[in-house]
Amino acid sequence: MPLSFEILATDGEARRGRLTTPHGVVETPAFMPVGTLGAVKGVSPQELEGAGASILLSNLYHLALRPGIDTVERLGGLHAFAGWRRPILTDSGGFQVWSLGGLRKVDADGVTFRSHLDGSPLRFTPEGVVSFQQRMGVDVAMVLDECTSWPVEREAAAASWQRTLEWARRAREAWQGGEGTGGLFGIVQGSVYRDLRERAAVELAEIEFAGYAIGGVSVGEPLAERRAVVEWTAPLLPAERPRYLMGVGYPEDLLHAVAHGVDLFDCVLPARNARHGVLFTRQGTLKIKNARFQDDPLPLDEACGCPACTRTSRAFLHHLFRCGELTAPVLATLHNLRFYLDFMADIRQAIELGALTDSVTLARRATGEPGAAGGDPPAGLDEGVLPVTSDPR
RNA sequence: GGAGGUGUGGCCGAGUGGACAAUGGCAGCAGACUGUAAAUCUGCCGGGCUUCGCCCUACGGAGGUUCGAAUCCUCCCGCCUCCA
Repeated sequence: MPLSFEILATDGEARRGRLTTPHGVVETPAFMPVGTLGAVKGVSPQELEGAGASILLSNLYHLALRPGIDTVERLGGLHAFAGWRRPILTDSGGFQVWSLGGLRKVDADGVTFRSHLDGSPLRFTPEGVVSFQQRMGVDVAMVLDECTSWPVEREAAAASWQRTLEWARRAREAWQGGEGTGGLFGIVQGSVYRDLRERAAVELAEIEFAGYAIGGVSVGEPLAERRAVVEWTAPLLPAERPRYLMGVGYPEDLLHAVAHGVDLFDCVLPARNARHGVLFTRQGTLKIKNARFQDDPLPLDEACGCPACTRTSRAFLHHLFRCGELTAPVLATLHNLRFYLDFMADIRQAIELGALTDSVTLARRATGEPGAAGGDPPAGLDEGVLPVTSDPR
């Protein structure tokens, strides 16, 4: 398969890898910013590169509705269309099976969506989804899966997995290999049931994919369940292929998953939270719209090199948000993505040094615990910060 | 000078006898967000308390009618429009 993955170093279960794709190299563990419609909301491709993104995630369902696969293909593929020169991974629409739960019908052969835009029908089959993604010329395509909701009865989860597995076989069958074609990833489901997850991982591993993803998490399950799913599943996926934890998550989640052998991540959180005024820093999250930042002269994060941090203050970001300026979510998004991407770079370095598992600094930084950056925390920071430490149950 | 209209909580603006501490929106104060139907959504938003309830103060001001008034009457004040 013209997608190669090599492991450069390990540290416990953690892997420092390199994924080579038709559009370039992705150093792993890596975080993929989410650009559902071809762009991260509010950010230009150049800016995204500047923040350090090496691979962009986009979404087949959304692009198929607008502008349509034909259009993307006619305009030279997704890279040319979107002006993004580095690798692209597209999600298959499997997540929309869950997130648009009221607008689709799943049958043995595929999924029929009713467009969330105008109600028109859109039919996805395992083969069709592979074809759509190949026509757009993406580097990594995802198989069509059924992202199970949570909670779900064990029987339903098992039946759903049977279907997703069958779809995976069909998708693999439909995949057209060759030069410059990128690769196809399979997706494990099985909800929060250990034996289902383990069986699913083993069954999926029997099919040769360019990479293997853990799906079906971040759908409302408690933190402990999500962690457990990663711990059960990741070790059973082929060690020589990249492992991708879909839709996760908070920095703490990423660190945990890397420590259990996961290589790739994507999540809307840094971008969405940025638009909503919640900023990640080495000292915890800042709800920059809160009144207490109106006179705060410090940068968002003194150790950050993003456009906002290098030139402006918390007070300025607060002001921009308060005034509804477009620049506010733009700068905030660049900052949060930079934070995530820097965090991943530090994780990679820690693995190379064999220092991941006992890196107190990284752990603190993941949770936003004061002291992570080595200095005294600036005034006016959240104390508890990341909600991941408390089980929402 | 004459005629008509209007004055409501920080702002705009509903309400025209009881279900009104008073619809909405904005502003303000917080919270949520995990393979993006999200520049979204939720809560609070006169004061106090023993806060699934009670008390106080409030719909320009003063007085009155009424069991009961933001709502009706009288006078006063401010603003708007038209006619002189």
